Amino acid sequence: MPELPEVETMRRGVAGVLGATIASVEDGGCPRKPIVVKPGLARLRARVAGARIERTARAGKRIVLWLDGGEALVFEPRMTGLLLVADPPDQAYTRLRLRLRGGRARQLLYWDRRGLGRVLLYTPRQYEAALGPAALGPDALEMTADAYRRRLGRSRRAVKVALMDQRAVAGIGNLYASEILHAAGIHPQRRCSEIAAAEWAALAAAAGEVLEAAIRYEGSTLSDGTYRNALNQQGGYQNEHRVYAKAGEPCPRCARGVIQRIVQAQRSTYFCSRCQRARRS
DNA sequence: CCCCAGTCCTGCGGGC
DNA sequence: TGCCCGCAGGACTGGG
Repeated sequence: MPELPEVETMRRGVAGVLGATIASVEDGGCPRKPIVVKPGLARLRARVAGARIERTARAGKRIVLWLDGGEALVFEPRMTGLLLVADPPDQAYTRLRLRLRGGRARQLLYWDRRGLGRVLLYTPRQYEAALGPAALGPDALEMTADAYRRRLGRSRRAVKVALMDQRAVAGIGNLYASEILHAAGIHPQRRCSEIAAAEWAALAAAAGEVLEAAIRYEGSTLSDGTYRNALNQQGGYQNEHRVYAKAGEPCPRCARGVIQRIVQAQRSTYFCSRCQRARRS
């Protein structure tokens, strides 16, 4: 669920860690099965204790803390992970706690209810292999119409599935893929190779508008209430969704279509069959 | 190259 | 009321 807007909101929300020194790394106390921590909690602790956080970044759906030793501490929230500087929604799922000194923030928590997320410490070389340009496409906020056409235009895959391919473009997940295609007026099952240049332009514009609006609203907190910003506050973009999880409702774009739900690559896709046509007319 | 099913995990809501 | 089952979907893997 955390996609580009939610992860970017988390990154901005933890700006108080900048310049801080990591005083300690502790297990969060979650009694469940431990999350994946590489290269293991003990080694990670030994390598980051005393390091200074010089820069925060976002790599697609991951948050990166660049340390003064050149290493990258990467948080990968996957489905239910959160990065918090405030107290968590439920203390029971705090997986990792960093105590900080010398910055504005005094702690940084990694919280994860389902525990599918991971925390990784990379050397620059490891970072390049895992999150460099060969592994991760350009950020969705940087993509132009030409970039979409060049990177996706020869593929025969369905455009919605291709949009979620992080090697093609980084940051778009299931929820925003449906919202972007609806805003662009493109049917999710269209093959990339059959999409015209003007439609790639519409897609690029729609992606920028949807993702930037979602960032302004600080992301989408769905009905399960899991997603929170770094201060444990809900996002607001769920109230702006046009199609996601709205099967059977009238289309807010054309007012006459009805939102459909289909499954693509084992994930729910929502679209309006009237204003997102299966073939260009 | 692409597709599909399965895996990791927990909580929730629908159906009976 | 309570139980079971399916669903949620990010990243990855193995088989075709």
